Amino acid sequence: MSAPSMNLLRGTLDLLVLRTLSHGALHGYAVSRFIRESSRDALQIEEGALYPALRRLEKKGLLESWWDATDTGRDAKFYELTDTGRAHLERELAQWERYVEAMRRVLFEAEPPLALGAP
Amino acid sequence: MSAPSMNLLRGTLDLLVLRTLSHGALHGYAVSRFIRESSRDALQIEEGALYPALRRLEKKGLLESWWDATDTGRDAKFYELTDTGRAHLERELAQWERYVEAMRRVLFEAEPPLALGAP
DNA sequence: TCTTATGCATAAGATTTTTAGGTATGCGGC
DNA sequence: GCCGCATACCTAAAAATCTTATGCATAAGA
Repeated sequence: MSAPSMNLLRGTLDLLVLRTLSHGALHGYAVSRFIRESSRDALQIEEGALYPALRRLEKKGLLESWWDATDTGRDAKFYELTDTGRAHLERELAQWERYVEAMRRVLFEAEPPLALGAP
Repeated sequence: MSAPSMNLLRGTLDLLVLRTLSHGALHGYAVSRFIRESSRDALQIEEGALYPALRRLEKKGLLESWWDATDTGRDAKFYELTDTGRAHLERELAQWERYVEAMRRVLFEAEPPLALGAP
C-alpha cells in the first residue's frame, strides 16, 4: 500500500464522498477504500477528515445513516444520499468542472499580462 | 464587473499566483486582475487572501519584491519569481494535473463499489 | 466634487484539514 | 493460542488558508 502522493485539496472531500455514495449505500470505511482504489492510490482520505465529514453532510441533510452489519458480520454505519444530497452533488459536480476549466485557462491558456515597469 | 461565481479552493491560490508571475514581474493588484480576467471572471482573488499569500510566498523564498512606480505613476509593490519559485511552480503544476486526473477517475470513471448490505 | 478604480495592509472569524491519539473485533498464519 | 493486520468507528488539538470587514491613500473621470 503506497503512501498517498498528495494532500487533499480543501473543499473536494465532500464532492468525493457524495459521488461515491451516489453508487449506493456504503459505510465510511468502504467510502475511504473506494476513493483510494478508484484514484489508484493518489487520494487517501484520512479518518480524521472522513468521519467528521460524513457527520457534517448528514447534519446538512445530504446523507442519511443507520447501523447495520457488513457482509463479514461486523457493525458499521451505513450512509446513503438523500434527494437533497443528490441534487447537491449535481451542483457540486458542475462547479468542480467549471473550476477546473477556469484553472486551465489561467494556468495554460492565458495571454501573458502586459509588463508593468519591471526593471 | 460580475461577481465571482465561486469561492477559491484552498490550496490553489499559490499556484495561480506563481503561474501569473511566471510571465514576468507584476504588482499585487495586477496579479489579481490577471487571474480574474484570464479566468473570465470565474476566479476573483479577495484582497484579504492575495496580500497575505504574496508575503507568504516571499517568506518561503519563492518570490522577491520591491517598491516601484507603475506606468500611471503610483507606488506599488512588484513581485518576481525566484529560481526556487520557478522550480516550485513546476512541481505544483504537475501536482495539480495529477490531482485533477485523480479526481476525474473517482468522479467519472470509477466502477461502482460492491453493494455492502444496503437493505 | 463625487464616485470609481487603483493600490496596499491587517484582524477577526469560519471552515476544513492534518496529526495524533483512542477503542474494539475478525481473520489468517505460525 | 497468539500475533499482526485489516477492518471499523470516534475525538481533540493544531495548522492552514480562506472570507469578511475595515482602514488608509491617490488618480482619473463624470
